[in-house]
Amino acid sequence: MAGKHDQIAGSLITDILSGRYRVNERLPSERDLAARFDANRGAVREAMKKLEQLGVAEVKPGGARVKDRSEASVDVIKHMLEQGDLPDMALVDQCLVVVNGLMSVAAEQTLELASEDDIASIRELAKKLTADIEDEESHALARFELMQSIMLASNNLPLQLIAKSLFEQFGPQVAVLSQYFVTDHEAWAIFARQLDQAIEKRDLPALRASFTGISNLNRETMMRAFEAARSNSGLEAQSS
Amino acid sequence: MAGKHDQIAGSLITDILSGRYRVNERLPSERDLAARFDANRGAVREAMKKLEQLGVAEVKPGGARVKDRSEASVDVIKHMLEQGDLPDMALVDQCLVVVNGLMSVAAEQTLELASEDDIASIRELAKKLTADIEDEESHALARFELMQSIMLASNNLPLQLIAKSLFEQFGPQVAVLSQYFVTDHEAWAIFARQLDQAIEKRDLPALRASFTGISNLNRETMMRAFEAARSNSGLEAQSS
DNA sequence: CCGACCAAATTGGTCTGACCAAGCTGGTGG
DNA sequence: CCACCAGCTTGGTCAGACCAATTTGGTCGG
Repeated sequence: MAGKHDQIAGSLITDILSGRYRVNERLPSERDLAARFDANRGAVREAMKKLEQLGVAEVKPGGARVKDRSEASVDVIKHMLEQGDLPDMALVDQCLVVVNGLMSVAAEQTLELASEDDIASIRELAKKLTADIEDEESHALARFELMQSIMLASNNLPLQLIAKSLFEQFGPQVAVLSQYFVTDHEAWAIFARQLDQAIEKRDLPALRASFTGISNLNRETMMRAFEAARSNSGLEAQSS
Repeated sequence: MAGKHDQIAGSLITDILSGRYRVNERLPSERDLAARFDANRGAVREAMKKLEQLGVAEVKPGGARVKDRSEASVDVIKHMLEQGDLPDMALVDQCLVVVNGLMSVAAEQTLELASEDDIASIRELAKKLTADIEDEESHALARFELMQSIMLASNNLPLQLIAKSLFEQFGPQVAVLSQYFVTDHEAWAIFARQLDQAIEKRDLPALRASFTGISNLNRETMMRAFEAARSNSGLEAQSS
């Protein structure tokens, strides 16, 4: 199904990320890899192009060499999370910290220079979360819409691209835990109200405080979901 | 010098970013492009691979189509800034807002879970900036080292990768303005002291306040450099 | 014994030309 | 006017070849 070059790239990325190649080590020649994967050199070449774009390897005449993690592109995170059956909890938590931080920055920007209409629409969405929502799915949707509208209103393209990119990287990986999520709607209602009032009064510290609260809420929810998933998979392992 | 596929990719990216192709428009076939650029189809293919990774085009059987800006990867920003002789000031400002926000998040994380040694070393670097530094270059280096050490101490890989990536994208573009930078050392000293004290007292609001100040300082410095560069290039244009 | 130096093997970069299967196009028949 | 099918276009892959730059290994001189 997936293109052959994608298979090759995926395999190489897995090998590199799992440390099968040391940093600065030369990885096999294109001809060699072509033989191993029973593919044409062109396909291998495209795979190498992807590794290069990902920033995990540097390919130049004489040979391709593995680069350090710190030199990689943001997109490696997706591949890092794909290692193992359960995503790395610490890494997911770090992603959460970043997106929540970006969200806060977006809100500050919005407060600073967004139109009254945008702000009114955001407050509308925030107010929705102050009400009691029984349906879990509706609540999730309301949260998403609120965050989405704040992002859009920020009018900051780099911010939007980064947040979207990061979200799309750990989002799918975290989706497998969706059954274990238990959201504290009451706590959300408190912070949503705080957020609404902070926007109304143009109160920057209060705005930040509300996002700090939301961030911790998200992180705790994620943490609990992880523990639930882990104990569950542990049970399954025992019963098998 | 640059590989042929890079030339092709660069040309296509410029065309797409400048709007010569509408969103969702099919761009020329690989064979067509190969003929236009007097290159082999393999080279064109690698260029398309780059466009795909950049998120500016989606290539699939039947033809490659232009994607919307909002679908792009973070790395497009570099190419956006490369359009025109002077970088887009608004975009650079947005980048500054984001990196400063990320820096603040990093500092919060550092405060939360970094070792005493790391924190002591950061405070050391902050104290350097409270002293009077005449040499402009030394001051810039001190600022860089402070930011760098905060980033490292945050122990947050996604955060580090994003900040590094973003910095490397707009950094080179603003480097051409370096001659126009005038840094307010005294203002920096104030915020550096505030930062140091905030770290000492583990005072989160004060920490954020100091970064807000630093952020505004950076933005204003950049703004002034832009205006200086613009008026200067305007004079040159007149005299030519 | 060691370092400088040179030639051969290796490697990435590019090219030509070809085949296949999945989309796209246009014409045809209902 | 619409549904449908054939033919054409397009991306995906493959094979084999040449060039230039790098790497490598051996040789020679100190």
